[in-house]
Amino acid sequence: MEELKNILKMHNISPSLHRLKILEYIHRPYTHSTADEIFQALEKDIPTLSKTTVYNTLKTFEKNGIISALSIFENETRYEFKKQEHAHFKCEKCGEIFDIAHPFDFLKETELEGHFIKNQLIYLKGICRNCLQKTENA
Amino acid sequence: MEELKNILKMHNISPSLHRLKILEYIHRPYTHSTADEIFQALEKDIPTLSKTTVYNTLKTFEKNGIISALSIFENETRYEFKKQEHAHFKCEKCGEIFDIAHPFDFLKETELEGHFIKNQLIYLKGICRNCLQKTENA
DNA sequence: TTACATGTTTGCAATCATTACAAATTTATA
DNA sequence: TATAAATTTGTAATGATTGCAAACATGTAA
Repeated sequence: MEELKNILKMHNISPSLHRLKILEYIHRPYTHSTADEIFQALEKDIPTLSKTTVYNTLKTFEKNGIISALSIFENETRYEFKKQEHAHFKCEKCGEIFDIAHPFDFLKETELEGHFIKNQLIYLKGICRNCLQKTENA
Repeated sequence: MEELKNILKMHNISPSLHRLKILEYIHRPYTHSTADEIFQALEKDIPTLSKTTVYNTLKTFEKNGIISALSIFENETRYEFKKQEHAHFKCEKCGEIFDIAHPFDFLKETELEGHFIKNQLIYLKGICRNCLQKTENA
C-alpha cells in the first residue's frame, strides 16, 4: 500500500482513498479490467463510490502514464498497470486475456514506409493453453 | 460493379442495391470507415437508406468474411475490405490511418507461451510521412 | 397473374459505455 | 476557524450499436 502511495506521489497525484483503491485493483498482476468491473469490485468496500469517480480516476492515471488503456477488446476499454511492453492474447474459447512477452521491440522508434513509429500494439487471438489442454483430455 | 456483385454472390448474399452500394464504398482502396461515415456518404444517393441497414449489412459482410472490423481505434469500429494481412498505422498528428505491409507473418498459426495463435492484429502509432515532411519544411 | 413465403429494409426505442457538468463534500491552507 | 482548492457525487446527455416489429420488395408455385 505504501508502494502504491508512492506511485501516486511520484506522479503528483494526491493519494486519496478512492485513488489508492482503484490503483490497488489495477495493480494486481494480469488485470485487464473495464471501468465497470473496477466499479463493481470496489463498490462493496466503498459504498459511496461513484462510477464517474472511477472514470475520472482512470483518466487521470492514464494521462500521467500510470496505466495503459487498451481499445482492442471490442467495445469496452480495458485498463492495465503500465509495465514492460508486451502483446495481448485473447482466447477465442474462454475469453481470457494473457500478457505475452513479445519479440517485436525492433519496431519501436524506427521508420516504416516513411512513417515514424512511436508505439506499437500487438493483439493476438487463438486458443489458450488451458483450453488446448482441455481439448486434449477430452 | 459486376465484380462486386460476384463477390456477394460468391458468399451467398443476394446483391441488393443497398448491399452493393455499401460494398462499393468499403471496396475503395485505403478505407477504414465507420458505420456512420458510410451512412452519411450513401444517404445522398439513397435517401431512404436507414442506418440500421448499414449496421445490418456490415454485420452480414463481416460474418461472411468479406470485410474486417477493426476495434483498435478508440471507441468507433472501423471496417475495411478484407485483403492480405497488414498492420495499421495511425498518425498522432493528422489522425490518418495507413495500411502497412507487415513482416510478422512468422507468428501466424504458431505457438507462443503455450497458446495457439490464429490471428494477429498490429497497430502502430506515430507521425506519418506527410506530417514529418510538413515539419521539415516549416 | 395472384397469393404466399421469404428475404430485405426501415424507424424507433432500448442499451451500454462514456462524458459533461454543476452541486456537494472533503481537504489543505492562511 | 474561514476560505480556497481539490475531490467526489449524481444525474443528465451523448454517441455508437442493437433489438424488434412493421413495412416493403422479391421470387416462386399454383
